[in-house]
Amino acid sequence: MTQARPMRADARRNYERLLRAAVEAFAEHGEGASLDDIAKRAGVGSGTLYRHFPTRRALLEAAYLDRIEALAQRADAIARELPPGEALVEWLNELALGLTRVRGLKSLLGSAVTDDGSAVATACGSRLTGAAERLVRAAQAEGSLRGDVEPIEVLRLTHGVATASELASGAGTDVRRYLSLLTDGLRAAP
Amino acid sequence: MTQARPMRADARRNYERLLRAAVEAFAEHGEGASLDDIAKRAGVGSGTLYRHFPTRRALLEAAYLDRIEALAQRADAIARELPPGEALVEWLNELALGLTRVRGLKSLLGSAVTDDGSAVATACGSRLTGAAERLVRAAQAEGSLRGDVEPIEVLRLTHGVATASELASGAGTDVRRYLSLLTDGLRAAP
DNA sequence: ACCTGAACACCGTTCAAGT
DNA sequence: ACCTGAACACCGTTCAAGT
Repeated sequence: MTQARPMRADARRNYERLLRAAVEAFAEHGEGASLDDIAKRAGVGSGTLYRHFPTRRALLEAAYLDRIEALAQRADAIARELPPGEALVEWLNELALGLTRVRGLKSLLGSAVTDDGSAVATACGSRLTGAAERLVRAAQAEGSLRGDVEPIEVLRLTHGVATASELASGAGTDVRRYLSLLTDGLRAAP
Repeated sequence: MTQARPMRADARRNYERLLRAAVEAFAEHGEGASLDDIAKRAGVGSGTLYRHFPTRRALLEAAYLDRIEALAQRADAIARELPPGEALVEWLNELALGLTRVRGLKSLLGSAVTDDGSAVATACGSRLTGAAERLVRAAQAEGSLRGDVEPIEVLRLTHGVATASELASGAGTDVRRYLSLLTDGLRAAP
């Protein structure tokens, strides 16, 4: 997965500058931030950006890798602290909050749980679906979650809940409330 | 609300040409369709498009007005046929299906139920919120819907459900299923 | 091997000139 | 009063030239 040969020193430096600039720009302007502006912030030519990150999504994914990783690890931590049903709900809450707070993160999850033709199994996508898989299966085994929902569906619905609460002004307060409606529905028998 | 003086004949003709071209273009390319292309299709200068529709949203709204109207009327028709709780669920199903099938319609509803600073009460927005208002209140009076949800919240959540099911390949089949999870949650006591 | 930045194509928006 | 289309600003993407 990692490149065979290490990067040349200047390439590595540009790569990291681009990543830092991207994190800043995405935070300021959302996932639509100007790529040209990101290259300028990083002090590199626009061609260099394309060399390292051939698509916007590749850059977005690289910029948010650590956040995704942290969310996945939270799943495991929570699973050790709470019984399965509560663990799932708690993790979904943290996930949904993250999706509304960190601009661009929601669209990243979106493309990770899409199954259109492309269906590029992104690194961050498989990390999150893996985490969801464990929590969902455990809750189903315990009987606190209906058995006919797939982990990826739970992620899609959480994405939807985050979208819905973004439409309200105080997105932070509504997300818990909207998510509880979803989890109430998920608990019910099919 | 309607203009004081009637439009000049050529203006009226251009207006309608633009509208037809917009319906076509939005259907083909989604809400992001090129405005310049729409003007070209209609055979008018780009400035004329801006004269009639100062923003993309204005054009989008005008293009979908009849669809919105039809959805609102369906709400009343269903309300006469079914008991309140079932009527709400049935209408939300038709709404969600419309949101996934008609490209651009979802974003239109989205801006109608957003309460950010702008909060322009669009014509189509108030039409849909009015319809939702009646169905929601009736279901709550009957006791088949929890009393602490607002009509606009139900619309936001339906928007979210449509978003979630768009992430699945066969959006049409998933939307009923995802919506039923939501309505299960909405039935539960608070 | 990698970087730079000019060049190209495309889009939204404005506005002077025309009828 | 309304229309046209050139002009401008901006953005993504490619690629020849440079180190």
